[in-house]
Amino acid sequence: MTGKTNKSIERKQEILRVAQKLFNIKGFQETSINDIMKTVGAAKGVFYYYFETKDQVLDTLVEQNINEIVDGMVQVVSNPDLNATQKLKYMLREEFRVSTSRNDFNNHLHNIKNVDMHQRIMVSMVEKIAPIFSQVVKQGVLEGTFKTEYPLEVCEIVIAGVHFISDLGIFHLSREQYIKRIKASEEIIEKALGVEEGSFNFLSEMLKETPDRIMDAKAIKEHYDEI
Amino acid sequence: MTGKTNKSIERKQEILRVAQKLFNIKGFQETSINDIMKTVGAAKGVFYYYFETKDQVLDTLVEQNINEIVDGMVQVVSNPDLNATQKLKYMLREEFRVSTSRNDFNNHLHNIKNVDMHQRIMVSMVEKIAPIFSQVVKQGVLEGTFKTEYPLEVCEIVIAGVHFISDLGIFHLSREQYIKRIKASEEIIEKALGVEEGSFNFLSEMLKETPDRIMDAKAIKEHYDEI
Amino acid sequence: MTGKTNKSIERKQEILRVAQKLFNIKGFQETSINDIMKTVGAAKGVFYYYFETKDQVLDTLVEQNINEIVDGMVQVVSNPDLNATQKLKYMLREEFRVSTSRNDFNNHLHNIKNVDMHQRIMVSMVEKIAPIFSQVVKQGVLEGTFKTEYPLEVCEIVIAGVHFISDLGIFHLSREQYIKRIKASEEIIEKALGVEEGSFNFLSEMLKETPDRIMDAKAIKEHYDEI
Amino acid sequence: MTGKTNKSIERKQEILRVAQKLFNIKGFQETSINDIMKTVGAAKGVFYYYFETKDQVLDTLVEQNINEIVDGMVQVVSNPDLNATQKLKYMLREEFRVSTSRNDFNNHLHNIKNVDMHQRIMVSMVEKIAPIFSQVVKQGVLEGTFKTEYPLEVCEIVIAGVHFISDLGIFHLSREQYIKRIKASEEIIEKALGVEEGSFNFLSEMLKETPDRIMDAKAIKEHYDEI
DNA sequence: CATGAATGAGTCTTCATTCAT
DNA sequence: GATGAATGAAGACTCATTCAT
Repeated sequence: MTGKTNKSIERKQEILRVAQKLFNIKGFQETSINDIMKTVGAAKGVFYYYFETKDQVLDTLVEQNINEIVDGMVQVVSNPDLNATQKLKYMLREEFRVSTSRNDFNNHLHNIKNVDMHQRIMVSMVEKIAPIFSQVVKQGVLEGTFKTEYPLEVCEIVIAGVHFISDLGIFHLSREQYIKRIKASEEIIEKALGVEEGSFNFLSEMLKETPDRIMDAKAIKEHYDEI
Repeated sequence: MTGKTNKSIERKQEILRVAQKLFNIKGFQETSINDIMKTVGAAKGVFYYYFETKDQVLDTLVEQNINEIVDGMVQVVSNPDLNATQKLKYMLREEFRVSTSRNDFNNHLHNIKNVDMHQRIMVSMVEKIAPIFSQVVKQGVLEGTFKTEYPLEVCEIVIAGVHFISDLGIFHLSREQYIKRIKASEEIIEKALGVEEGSFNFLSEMLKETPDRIMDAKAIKEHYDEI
Repeated sequence: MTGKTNKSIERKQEILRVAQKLFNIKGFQETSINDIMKTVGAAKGVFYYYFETKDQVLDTLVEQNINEIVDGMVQVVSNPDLNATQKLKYMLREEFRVSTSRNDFNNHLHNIKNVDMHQRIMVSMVEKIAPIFSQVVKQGVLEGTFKTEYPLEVCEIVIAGVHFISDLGIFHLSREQYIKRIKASEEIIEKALGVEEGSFNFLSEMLKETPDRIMDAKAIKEHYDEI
Repeated sequence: MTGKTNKSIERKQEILRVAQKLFNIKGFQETSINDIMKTVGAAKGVFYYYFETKDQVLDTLVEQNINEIVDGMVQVVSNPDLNATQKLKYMLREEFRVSTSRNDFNNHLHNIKNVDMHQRIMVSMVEKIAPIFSQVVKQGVLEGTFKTEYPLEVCEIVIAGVHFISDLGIFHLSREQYIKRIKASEEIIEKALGVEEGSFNFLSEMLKETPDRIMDAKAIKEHYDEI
């Protein structure tokens, strides 16, 4: 009775993996537990051994996704050798990386059908990620590099706005539109923090390394339509 | 003769009214057509005489809500006697008014359960309201009062961010938290447009006239729990 | 009170016309009275002024269709100047003509979805057309040109068999298959009546004048799929 | 382990049994899944555990019925020791036996209301049974006992015609009428194959052993009316 | 730990028919 | 004669969840 066997944990992860995949493809509401367990290849009852409700799967999934981001960030934030700007740049880079990778076919968390999951992630972003960012912003204010009266709330607004707007599961953007939105994001971040224009243009720089298939909503849509 | 009787139009509006109310209380998914028509006090078939699907009701509702806002704005925007700042102030004031009135009990469009409607409204906001704002912003840029390289995209981000963050159906905020978020919104708007600090503080001023029951998420929640 | 106005009869015929058209395209079950009256361009209530039930329309339609064939035949049958072979040839020719015209796009009575109507026509065929044919066959037996012990029953079987088999609404035949089935029909008719081989080959001769679009099930199917 | 439990298979068969019974009594369209499952004595959901749609039940039923006939026939057909006439006689006898047994109360597949099932069986007959018959006919042609230019098509027509005409679910025949139609069938089969008159009179011979309750439509009708 | 059969309330939707105006 | 709004029973189908084995 060590609590959970290895096999047991794997089983649970397998269910989560399959659930996430199906939620992305068909949406949460449209995915039945039957669908999940058939894909997993186990009996329906197994599901209820690992989870209590279908909703719990969604919660777990969202939490896992958020934690992945959070975990990476806290390390940076707690590093005493970095100044605010350095930390922020690292964090934004990281988030952007995760964000775009999410648009990738095999991990496309933001399908348009998937309103439920989407909203929960947005909420988690605001509630869990924004405070981390605001901590760094506060540090920057103290260091004299950033300037804002409402660090937390500004982070919340910017994070919510930027994420919603650049979600290729919601908006079917062309590459050009997408780039423009990212550049506007840079502009807003710079202005919100009161830093020099162009300081955060590394985001749009990163886009250049991003393959089309991740950034072009049409390509993504067509991919899913094929399935 | 005119195609639709007065009585008929009223009936349709009555259904819409009831539907909106129930969607707010129970959420879209959780509201059945049965629920709606029982409340209306008519046979289920009547629903399908006026609408083709449950989804159509949602669409109509969202459209009506957005149009209400749009209609008010276009008049202001097309007024040649106003400068960009004047227009923007008017529009923000108006939007804020509609927005908070929406939080009112009898017209509480943004219940947390109501993910579907919520998301559609957010999308409509970005797609329909942002372009109107950006038009005014462009005017301001020409007039030399505003400064931004991406008028449309900046409007999109700010609108999305501010709306999401200040939605009392999603976040259960205390009065203080709410005020802070509104103030941060002001800060961001000012910075995004490159205007002087404090130029748009009329928003938080308006809050002072807003009764608690609309602004305090706890009060709202308790109200619904009573039902 | 002359019973029925001219306008009234026209109205009724219009409804029947539209009903037949829609039954052919969508099938009887799938066509609602709403569909019919919307196409007619009159209020739903009008329908019930002219018919008592939806079923009555089907009955009327089948009867009209059968009567059209019957009327043409009785004239020939009662003509004392013709011998049995002459009569039969004429009748077959006529029936074949009506039959193929039915496969035509605008009068395609035998859509595959239209099981109900189809069966009723088959039954009517056996009950109303077979007796007429058998009368002629009996004449032929007396004249010594035909030979069979069960004139009525043989007519019933042949009519049922030939019609079912050559119904392009049921079977999706290629032109070749269709021709073969018609030729086999000739063979059976000749044998059943005990006449010389080739005596009734005029049926397949008639095919040569029939355009593909009527005879090729694929063309017909594609036509309907476009709608 | 084997995929399906014994009990599970039984359940499925039970549903099929009940469905067939109800379809016969009330017709396919008029039988609801509720009806079926209430009779089975299980929850509605059980139905959908075993079948995907109501239509699938019909398909399964038709297939089962046809296969029963086909299975018996292929054995005879593939027997190299029998000549065509022997095979044909055996097959006809067999089919007649199944056909009349179907008219029996407990297995009355052809109720007049049951247009859908009826048509599907007719189509299956033509598509699955006719080819088997035609194979034997071809053998007979080679052996010099039969004579026809279109073996397959002739089989199709005769099968369709004879079945339709002798279906007591469609036509309410008296015993005399029924016998006449069977005798006419014999005549047509003999003529179609070009064999000596009287060669296939064993069919009407078989009738003599058939009890009235199966052959007399009135008796059958009365039986159902009692229910 | 696993199975998979069973549950049954609940969903949206359809439509022939009626009837007051 | 005509209108078209209203009826409401009935239909097929879904699915999260339970539980005996």
